[in-house]
Amino acid sequence: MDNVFQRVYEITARIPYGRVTTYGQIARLLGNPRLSRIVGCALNRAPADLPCHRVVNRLGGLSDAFSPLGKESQRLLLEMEGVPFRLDGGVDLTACMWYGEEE
DNA sequence: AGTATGACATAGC
DNA sequence: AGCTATGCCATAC
Repeated sequence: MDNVFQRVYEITARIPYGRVTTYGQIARLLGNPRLSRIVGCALNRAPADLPCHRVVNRLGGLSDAFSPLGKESQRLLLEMEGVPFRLDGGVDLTACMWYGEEE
């Protein structure tokens, strides 16, 4: 499918282990920086096998409606992958921000 | 076919 | 410095 959703899934699936990215960044990779909301909507309907826990907002904070598990689970998942967290509970984007294809 | 909504982002107050 | 309001594009109803 050429749907934007599918595109989002592809990009999200390409996020390296122990790395995170933002909705805006993904949207930028899609070609339209304004698609940030679409990215969120896509992840909302994303399949369970999608590592959506590696996607955070530009503040590095997790979404309020990440999944039924809650953002706390997401935080644990990221910590488990070696992603450093800040004191405010946000991800240290300065160290783990994924800027696109760098595999 | 039109309206409403959204896991964001940016600007203004 | 923190909160409110608006923009923006695609999907769902």
